[in-house]
Amino acid sequence: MDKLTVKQQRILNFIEKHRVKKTYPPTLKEIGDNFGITIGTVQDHIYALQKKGHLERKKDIARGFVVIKSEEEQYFDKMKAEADLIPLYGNVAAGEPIFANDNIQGYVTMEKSSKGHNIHFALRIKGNSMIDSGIYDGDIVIVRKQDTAEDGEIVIALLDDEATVKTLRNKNIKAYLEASNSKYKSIINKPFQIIGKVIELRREYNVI
Amino acid sequence: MDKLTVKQQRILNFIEKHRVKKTYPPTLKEIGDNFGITIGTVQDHIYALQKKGHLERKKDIARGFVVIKSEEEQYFDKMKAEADLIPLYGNVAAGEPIFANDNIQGYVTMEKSSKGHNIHFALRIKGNSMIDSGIYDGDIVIVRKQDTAEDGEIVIALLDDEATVKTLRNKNIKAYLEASNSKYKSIINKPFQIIGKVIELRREYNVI
DNA sequence: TATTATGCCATATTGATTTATGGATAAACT
DNA sequence: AGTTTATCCATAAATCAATATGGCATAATA
Repeated sequence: MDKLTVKQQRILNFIEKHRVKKTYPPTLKEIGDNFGITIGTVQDHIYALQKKGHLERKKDIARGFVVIKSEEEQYFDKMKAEADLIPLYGNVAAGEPIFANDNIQGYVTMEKSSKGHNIHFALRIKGNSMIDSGIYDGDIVIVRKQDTAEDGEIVIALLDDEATVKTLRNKNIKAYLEASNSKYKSIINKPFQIIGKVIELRREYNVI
Repeated sequence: MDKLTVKQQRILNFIEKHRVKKTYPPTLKEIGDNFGITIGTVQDHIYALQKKGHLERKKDIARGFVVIKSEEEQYFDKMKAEADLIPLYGNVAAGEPIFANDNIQGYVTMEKSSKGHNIHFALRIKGNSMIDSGIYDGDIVIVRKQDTAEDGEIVIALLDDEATVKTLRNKNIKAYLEASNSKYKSIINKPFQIIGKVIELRREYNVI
């Protein structure tokens, strides 16, 4: 990967930008037109870019340019491609469906969800019942959908038709939900259903 | 955007995948070869895709396909494109440079950093001095580089050549750093330098 | 000083790619 | 029953685009 001259770099940038914006790379003529030079001259530049290892070319193939990226760029591209956008749901009142489309407040980027899609979602926390576990009112939790969990894990549970965040207590004969705030009582005698398990917490500080 | 037949959808997918993987769209012949059909047949399919509004075509232009995406897809693409990867630094011992390349533990995706690049970074928290503010050992904070901050904001400060997380107290004549844990003393009489301000907190729960 | 790299032009040829036409069949729809 | 739609085929013409060649000038390099 030898260093490029200003002109060569400009031409390389043009090819890549053209590709991204128009969805296909330019022809030699289009490159020439853009820079006010002839096809022959473009050939020279393309040849230089190839020799320096910044560009690949498919022989006899129209627009057959392949811009070579550095390892770092490739790594970044890969990470971005693997990043998922998961929906952020607002906390709902009792009885309302959680996963309703009009309850989506936005989307949150999340690193590679090794497993399939539609498994994760984000939820904005309301209330202080988990404050002793460092989860505050207004925080966002990222949840992996599952209907079981281990003792001590923080789960989203459906209780009286309302979604709540609690620590699961599974040790004894009977599982129950524990609030992480001494002012709140643990819930023992109500039936509940586990919706998912909290795998990440996010808190946004108001940027002034 | 009429519904597509199975065949039409397959051809549209082929065009898009070809474009992404090879960096340029296929020709009519290449499409035909892939599906074992002739150019004439491909013309028919392309025509149908255009009529149904899923594909645009540049006249007389080799590989001039533009796959039309739904508004949702466009929104997702845009968000992904705007997402930044910022470096995650480990906490360093006194005297060592924080922003050293070999102190990068990984990268974290972050939503649109409205302002330019290189302004944000992430830092893994060590210790419990901020526990009363809900920041725990092992948490990751996302920091915006800046050398001043307001009273009450959580900052990364350089103190005795070591980076620490503290709440800035700016009210009085003299600014000082406050630990959010009653077991720790606030730091009043030492000189410090603000590196940046915490704008987001992330905590990953160990996924079993 | 000879050589190499850069940057430019012009032109002809070959090959790739699109476009245009016409025809055929089966299924779905009016 | 007639019409449209979805699939297919074959072939020729037009033109787009890549390739091949040769030549010129300047600056950097061996």
